[in-house]
Formats: sequence, structure tokens, C-alpha cells
Amino acid sequence: MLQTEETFMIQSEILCQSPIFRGISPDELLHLFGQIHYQVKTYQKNELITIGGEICDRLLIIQRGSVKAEMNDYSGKTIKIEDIEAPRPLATAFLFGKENRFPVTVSANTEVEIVSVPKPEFVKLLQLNSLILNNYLNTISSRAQFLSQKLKFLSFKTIRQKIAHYLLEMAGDRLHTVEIPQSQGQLAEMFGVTRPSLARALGEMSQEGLIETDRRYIKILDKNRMNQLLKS
Amino acid sequence: MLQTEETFMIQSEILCQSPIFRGISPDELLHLFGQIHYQVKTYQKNELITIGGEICDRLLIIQRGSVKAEMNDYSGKTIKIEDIEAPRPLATAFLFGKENRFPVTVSANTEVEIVSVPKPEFVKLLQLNSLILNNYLNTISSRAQFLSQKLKFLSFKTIRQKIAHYLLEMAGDRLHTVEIPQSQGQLAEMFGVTRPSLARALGEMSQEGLIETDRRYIKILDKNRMNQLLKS
DNA sequence: TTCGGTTTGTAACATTTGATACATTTACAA
DNA sequence: TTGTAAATGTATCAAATGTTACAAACCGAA
Repeated sequence: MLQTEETFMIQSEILCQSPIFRGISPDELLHLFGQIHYQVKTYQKNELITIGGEICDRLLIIQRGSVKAEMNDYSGKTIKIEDIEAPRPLATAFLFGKENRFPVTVSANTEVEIVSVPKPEFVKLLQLNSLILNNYLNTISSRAQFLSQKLKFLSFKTIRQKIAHYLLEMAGDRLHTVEIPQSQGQLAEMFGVTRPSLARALGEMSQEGLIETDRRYIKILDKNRMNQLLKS
Repeated sequence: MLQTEETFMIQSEILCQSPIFRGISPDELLHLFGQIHYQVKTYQKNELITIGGEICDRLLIIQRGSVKAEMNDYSGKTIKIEDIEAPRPLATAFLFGKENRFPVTVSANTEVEIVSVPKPEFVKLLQLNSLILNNYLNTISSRAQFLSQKLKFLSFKTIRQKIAHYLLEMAGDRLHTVEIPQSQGQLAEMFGVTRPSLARALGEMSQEGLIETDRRYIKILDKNRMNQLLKS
């Protein structure tokens, strides 16, 4: 029996660590939520939470678990955008604006618990508490910035450039070994390329002395040439 | 002699048509602006207004003229993002959030006049008037939605798909001829492909009876097959 | 009209990537 | 240890696009 529609309690100690409620005390948050209507739903692993194109008229906040956001192009293929974990909110940038539709399809990585606040109720929250308003403005702006970064990443033409950009970003200032968080196949998916192509590019870069690969561990050998890759 | 630093008057009749000040009367707007500090600057054609990466600590609103937003990848090439005309605001989504830097380089298409409001002063406006707040939330959200759309567009793999998507969007419901706003080269730039490749794709689609091209005018002949292109 | 610069059409070739297949290695559990 | 499934490395071929070059068509000014 599905629990999807069953209502659970919010956990204010967790929610107040959410970007939107940061700085609010658990007690204060409980008091605020006492003044509005909301739902708490649970989803099983792999269950769909939102479908790209669906109307977005409520704010979703993950209270427990982790979800996966994917964008599906017209060909039916999906490009993984990101993983989102508790206590982060979903679809913050699509509550307002002209086209109130989810741009991505979201599915549960694990069993998740999601707090659902209808838009009018959330507007009440924004009016009740200026800290929440400020947090929301920051969240929504960071969202746009994230999308902007994604756009920049997709502007890299070659796989080598994508690899170079990714590794340099992961490595930061260090010249150390980078560990790919998940599998090579998932990295390829994130890059929007096929796995063999990614492996080939990694192999070539390895042969040329740019990097050293050992399965999930990649060591940057020549940071200068990596940077030049991005500029040519 | 450059006029860049010279201060002009705001034109409240124009500004109140801006998405951010929609619904505010010119008089009310003048009153609101009387309570904050701001600047009005002019830029000559082709003059740089912001550079990608520069700190964004003020809201910019175009009062007169038109600007061009471009994103430059590491290779020095630029991808044109969009044209923005008076009385639209610039960089609305980058005033708040973590990384307060302009994601794009903006330059003047024509001689432009720009109202510059420092962030703290703009926050005052948001607190003074709830209509402005609501407008701003809508604007910033629409911005994220626009970026999301761009992302989706870039997810099209083949040039044919990009052409199909572009033409179908331009044509809307009609089956009529679409006129490319600018040159074919600029369209190629927007697609992130080279001009000969775009011309070749157009030529092939023309040969196959999908479209009929006459320089800047493109007639959609087979809408069904065009739609199928996006799904295969 | 004629000229010169810009835009567009087209071709040949090089490069990159996708698709597919298969061998190898690894991880994990029986 | 051994067996099995998943992840990875590699190869081959096809498809798509970039690169470069040049000719043709267009446009505006003299």
C-alpha cells in the first residue's frame, strides 16, 4: 500500500537547516507552520515526485532522503542535472514567474519525505518573516546562478574541455588526485556524452601525460596544459 | 568626452513599464525613488556595460536603448544569449545569492541610458512596496525559467533538431514563413555552431522537402516531420 | 548602372563523437 | 577461493560537425 498521500509531521529541527529557513529557531518555525496549511508526503525509492512540464504551484522541501533531478530532451533521453538532499528545497525558482512548470523530472534516490507548501501559503510565510524572504531571494538567485554555470559548462565543445573544466573545479587549488563521486558512466551522463567516448578521452589525455587515471581516481599531472585546453 | 559618469534624470513614465515596477504609477515611482540613492548613466554604442565575472552589487535598468548579453567561454568565443531593451532590468538574478558576479558580458547595441540602484537601496524599495517585491520575485523566477529553457535548447544534439525547435517556436501555430531576425551567421552563433554547418543543414532539410529557404525567409513545409525530428 | 563589401551557398577534407561490440578488471558474495 | 555481475578499457566503423576555401547572390553607395 502506497503511503504517498499520508500526512506526517514536519521536523522543524531539520527544516530550520534548510536554506530557506536558515536562522529561524525550530520553535519559531513550528509556530510559523502552525499559521499555514501544508502537507508532508513520502515517496518510495525511484518513485516520481515531479514530471517535467507539470504545474508548479507549491514549494517542495526535502525533509528526509535524496532525490535526482533530470532534464529530458525531446528524444526521450535524460541528462542528469543534480542530486538534491534533505533539507534542501525543490523548484524554488519556479513558484513565481510566467511559466510555472517544473523544468525537470524529479525522482526519489532513496525513500524520501517531502514537505509541500502551496504557493499562497508560502507567500504568507514571506510576509510573516523577513528573514525567510531574504533567504528565499538568496536561494532563488543562487538557483539562477547555478543554471548559468550549467549553461557555461555545456558551452564547452569537446569532451576534453569538459573533463579539464570538471577536474580543475574539483581539484581547486590542490594538484592532488580527484575522486569521481560516482561511476564513470554517471559522469558521462552528466557530461551528456557516451561512456566509451569519455573513457577514450580519458585514455588519450592519460597517454599525453596530462593526467593519470586509476579507475575512479584521476591525478592531474600538468595543470598548465589543462588550463590551456580550456582556452584553445 | 565620455558621458558615462554624468547623471541624468530617471523617466518614471518609462520605468513604471519595467517588469519590476509594473503597476506602480509614475508619480508613486518618483516618490519611491526620492527615498533612495541611485545613478543614471549613458553608454555609447558598443561600449561595455558589464563584464562577465564582475561584481554585481547594484540593479541595472535600461531606461533607453538596447543592449546585448553574451557569455564567453574559455576559448574567447562568445555565445550570444539575448538582446535586452528598455525598460527591462539587467542581472536581476545576480543581486542576491552566493556568487554575486555578472555571468554575462553586456554591451550597448545602441546608445543606452541605464538606471543603477545599489543593492541596499533596492532592498529598501522591496520593503517599501510589496508590489515591487512581488514583481521582483516574478522577474527573478522568469529569469531562472529562461535559463532553464536555454539549457533545454542546448540539449538538442543535432543542428537539425535545433533548427526544427527554433522554427516551430518562431512559427507558433501558423504554417507560414519564418523570417530570421538577423543574419544566418548570427543564428549559427546563437546555436553554437559554425555558419557553413548551419547552411548545410538548412540545405539538406530543404532538399528533403522539410522546408523551403529563400535567404532569410524559411517556409515550413512539413510540420509533422519537423516535430518527429525532435522526438527521434 | 557599377563597384565593393557583406551575406549566402557549396564543396572537400579533417576531427570529434556516437554506436556497438567485446575483452578485461574489479567488487562482492556464496 | 570462486563465481557472477558490474564497471572499465579498447577497438572499429559510421555519422555529424568543424575547418577552410571559394563562388555566387545580394545590398547599398558612388
